[in-house]
Amino acid sequence: MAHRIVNDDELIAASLDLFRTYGFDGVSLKQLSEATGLEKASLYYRYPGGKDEIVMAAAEDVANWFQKNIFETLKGSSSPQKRVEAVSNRLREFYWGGSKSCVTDVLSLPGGPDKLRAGLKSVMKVWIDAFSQIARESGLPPPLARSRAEDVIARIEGSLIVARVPGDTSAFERTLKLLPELLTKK
Amino acid sequence: MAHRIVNDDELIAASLDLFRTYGFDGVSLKQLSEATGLEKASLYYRYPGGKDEIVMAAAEDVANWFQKNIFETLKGSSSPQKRVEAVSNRLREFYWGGSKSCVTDVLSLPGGPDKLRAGLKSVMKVWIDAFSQIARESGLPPPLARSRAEDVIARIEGSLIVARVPGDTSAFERTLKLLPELLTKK
DNA sequence: GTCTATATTAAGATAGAC
DNA sequence: GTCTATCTTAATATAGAC
Repeated sequence: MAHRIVNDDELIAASLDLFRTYGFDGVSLKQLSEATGLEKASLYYRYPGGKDEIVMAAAEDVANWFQKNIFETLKGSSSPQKRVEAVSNRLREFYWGGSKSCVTDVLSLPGGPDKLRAGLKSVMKVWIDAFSQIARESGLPPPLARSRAEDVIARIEGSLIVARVPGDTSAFERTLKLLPELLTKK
Repeated sequence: MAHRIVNDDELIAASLDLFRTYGFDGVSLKQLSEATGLEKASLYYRYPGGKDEIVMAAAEDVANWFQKNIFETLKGSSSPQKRVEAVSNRLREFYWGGSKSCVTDVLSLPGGPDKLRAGLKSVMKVWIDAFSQIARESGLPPPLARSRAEDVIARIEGSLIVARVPGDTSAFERTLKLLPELLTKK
């Protein structure tokens, strides 16, 4: 094959797309090679740790995306309701309207380095805290704010499973539409 | 190793426990051999189709369990509320109080035979229909009953992810407690 | 019906040419 | 920095003894 030049962003984006679809154990270096256009040896040159290191880079990418698009948006200066609406739209993009599985779900299965699950756990905890915080800002008492945050995230994740298995994205769409109400109203 | 006699029920139960934890791609015949106490060749004797056939048997087991414990219970003669309470308790057992991942989630990833995903899809559709039906019985208008059924199942599945990733089963427990209300009240 | 032993294929990983 | 070629290990799958 002719030499291909692929920058890190493209490489990790293509890898993430594989991992979020097939899970860590479902992705081989051959698939990564075909998806990125780089031979296996070249992948090892860039990521000496192999599949483990590539999946960690992909997971960091997701963590950074959440930081920028979810957590920072929630700290904005507009009304809580407006901020949650913005977050809802970012989530719709991230999950391609429900047609992409949840990374936190698929990559949290055993398989791959322990650091991977530790990272996902950390992202989800921050996510719960962030939703909980905006619910408190909206006047919900702290214990209710927290359980509401957990329930909303559960519903997002679960509706993505409903989207994947029976193949119906309407539950996901309903959840996103209702997000502002669920997080800011008693 | 000395000859082991393992009946089909034990064999499939042990296999299911592996598959629901690690996913299809995460389970090897070596693991199945160790978990069941049978050598690989013996597994092939019983299930000539190998891993594909074993996972299908495990999935059928799950489908039968849902039929008996969820769908039939929902058709009982007590009040809708009582029936949903009973279902809630069966679900708590099936998921070990939230410490076991959702089979529908873990096994619906690509990997394994297409029949596997087709079967899970079918179970989930029947599940949605069954919850939808009991919501209608309780007086909810059909369109609302259906979306409520989908949302409740999404919340169950999602709360199992919250149980697995940050390791907190409280969202799952809340969902089960609330199940009768969510399915029978406007 | 289960075993040991082995064949076959694919995966992860490295060496060395360019 | 990417390639081809190869090594090593592990997975699926089968043959044949008991």
